Amino acid sequence: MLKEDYPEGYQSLFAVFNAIHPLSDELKSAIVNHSHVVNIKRKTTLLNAGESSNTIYFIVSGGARVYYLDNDGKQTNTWFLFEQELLISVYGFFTGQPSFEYIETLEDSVLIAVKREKLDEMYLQFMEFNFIGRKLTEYYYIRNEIQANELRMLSAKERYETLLKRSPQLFQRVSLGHIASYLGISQETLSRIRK
Amino acid sequence: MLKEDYPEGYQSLFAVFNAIHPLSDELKSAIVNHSHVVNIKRKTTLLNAGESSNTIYFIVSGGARVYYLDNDGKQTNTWFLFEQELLISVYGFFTGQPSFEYIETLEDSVLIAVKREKLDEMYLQFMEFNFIGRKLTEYYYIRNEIQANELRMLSAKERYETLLKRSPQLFQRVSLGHIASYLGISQETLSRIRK
DNA sequence: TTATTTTTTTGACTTTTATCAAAAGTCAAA
DNA sequence: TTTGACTTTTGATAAAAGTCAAAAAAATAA
Repeated sequence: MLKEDYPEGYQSLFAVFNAIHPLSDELKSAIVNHSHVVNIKRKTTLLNAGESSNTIYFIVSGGARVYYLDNDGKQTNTWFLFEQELLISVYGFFTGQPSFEYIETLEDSVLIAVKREKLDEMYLQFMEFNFIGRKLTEYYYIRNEIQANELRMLSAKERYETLLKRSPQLFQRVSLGHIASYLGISQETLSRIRK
Repeated sequence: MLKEDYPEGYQSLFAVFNAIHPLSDELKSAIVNHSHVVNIKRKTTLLNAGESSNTIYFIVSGGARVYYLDNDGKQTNTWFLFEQELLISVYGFFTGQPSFEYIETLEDSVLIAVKREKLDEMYLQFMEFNFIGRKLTEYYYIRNEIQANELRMLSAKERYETLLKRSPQLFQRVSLGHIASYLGISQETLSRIRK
């Protein structure tokens, strides 16, 4: 199969995976055969709380947020994810338990979707795929850990400044209300901090 | 090699790994040859902030805590780990960056220590070892995620009640001061909550 | 046992951030 | 260019949890 023959979007996914561990042609084919490309409008819910989270998405273009509802029914964002990133509700996908999180697109998006059972098949058939899976899990784990530590260690103002410095583009793509909830502060407090 | 011939402590480690994916004798031997057993007194520092975190420990017996110092020099515990659990500073070990965390034993402990380069060798030599590594990374990731979400979603009192219900034994082995910092509340507030 | 260190509790006060209510600004479409 | 739906800002007040200082209790060592 020629490079150009893989369906649109897969080059981006293969590039990410290949940078971690070389992908054999067999594995590439298996990935194509065990997944499908989907086009999703913005503000579409991909996962509801209570549902089983059995799909992992690779974002070819666009972006999404992961959030949960707190006791008072208020949304709290835990992740914003964009091109070349993986999109799941970690807890639901890894444990198989019903999700407490929601996933919603922030923009019109092109995603590559893989069902968990297909992914598990590939993990068993291609042991080297576990090398990639392990590295990616470590990568997102670290991101999660950094975020969790910042929520602990830093004041509201410091969290805002850290995020602004690290991800200035985020402020172009996501509303301040969403960012406030991601930073664990009320929208009003964020507004005051920004002055 | 007979089962009984593996050095003391490894049966416990093999049992944990084997429950995830069958371990070949070759892999078992490699693990024994690439690690060593260490006896550590309580309150011993295994890792200091600023150092490179290049060792992963399996706890055969005993326990340890992972903590960092905040701006004011106050210790904040992020993990308590005991028998049959893995002990690392996640950020430092996975990124290779200098650690911002400290690791200290809570009790006299027996640990199996593996250097990162030895671990990486085994990951390359035994691709099925990545299956185990991936699953373990997922498992600790989920624990981290649950903890981070509880810090976000729950009030100080709710966090205390959740921990007390889930890990009552923890309160037998760890001081309230340590637990308060783990829960992200001051010792005084924890004391008031407990009344 | 007694002394010493460490841990836990209590009281008074402060700080940070949330909440509620309302005004102002922005954007897109009719 | 006006309507309507969000989004962001502002002001006043409240709640949650922190800080500081000191006492009390418990654990450990001499």
